[in-house]
Amino acid sequence: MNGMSMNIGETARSSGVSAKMIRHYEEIGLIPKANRTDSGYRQYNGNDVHTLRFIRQARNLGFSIRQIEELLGLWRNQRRPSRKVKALALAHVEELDARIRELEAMKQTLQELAAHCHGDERPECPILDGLAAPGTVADPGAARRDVPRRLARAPKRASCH
Amino acid sequence: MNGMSMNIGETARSSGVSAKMIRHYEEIGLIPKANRTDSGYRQYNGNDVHTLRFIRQARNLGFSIRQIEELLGLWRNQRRPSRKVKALALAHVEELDARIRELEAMKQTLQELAAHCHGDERPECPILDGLAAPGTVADPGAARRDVPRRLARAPKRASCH
DNA sequence: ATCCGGGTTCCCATGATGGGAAGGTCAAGG
DNA sequence: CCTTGACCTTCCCATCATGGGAACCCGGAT
Repeated sequence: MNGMSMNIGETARSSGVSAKMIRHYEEIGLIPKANRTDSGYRQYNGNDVHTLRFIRQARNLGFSIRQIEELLGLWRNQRRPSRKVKALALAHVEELDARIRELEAMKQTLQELAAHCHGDERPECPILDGLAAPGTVADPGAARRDVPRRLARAPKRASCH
Repeated sequence: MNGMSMNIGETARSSGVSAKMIRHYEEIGLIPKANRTDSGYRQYNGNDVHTLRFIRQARNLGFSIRQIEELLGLWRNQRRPSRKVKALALAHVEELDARIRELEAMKQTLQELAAHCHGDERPECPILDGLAAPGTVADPGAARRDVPRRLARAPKRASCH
């Protein structure tokens, strides 16, 4: 079953990428259009599974589809300078770091507010007061944008074969 | 201009919430439907601005709209137990923490891969190798979901008056 | 021939947000 | 009085990666 040609379902199972996403990746041009059987079924081989695993791992590291396009290009190019790959990776580390800092700031503020709240049956609450007061919460302002979202829903593991 | 009744533009400016989002919040029922002038213009007062500031600050702390609905309910209820507010806040801290841990894990993995990459003109690259190898990247798996996304685009500061 | 587990396409939803078009309103100035 | 420009209105579309589901077609085993 793994030797040569398989349908999208098995490909999904052995790559860990859902069939839905495989079709999607094809549609947006991240992977080339699959060959079809006479009846229109997409056919894949071990090579395709390899590529899809690469994509999945990159997604798990938080790379966006755009970034993965670049990574795939470098991966396939035997003459790439590893410099470029490293630059891409470190740039992404920066993005992750920016997001982490932002979340840390939120957590920090929220914990400070919560620390002053009795948390009992009385209605007085510094947390609500803080939210209502202007200027309590720092404005995440700039220095953000561009970090790929993801991580919203679990990829719903395809139980990787 | 601030004394009584203002249009959506000024309300946006003084609350820091864009006119677009004010309409959106009304549509999804987060805030009540605004009164209209004869010609259909929405009218707001200082109270509404206060509420919108509350919402904006909660968003800046990463609360989702759903969570803000609850916070608003507690804020308006003079007989709330502060216990409930604190519980909400601490639950959100948990979510933030889960996200932070996830991002830290990605960063960690990526840094390890990058540390072994020469980053020169040669094509050998442990980063690409790691992405291609099965099982290099931990699967964020479960323990995620539900944390509100946001932070993707900067709220495009309404230069808060 | 029938059935079931595939496959296919197509449309819709998520969450919070912005962009932009087409058209109505209002106040100030000629 | 009419124009101008800033403002308002609604409506539709896009983002990003992903899943859900309908309606329909295929292929192999009974």
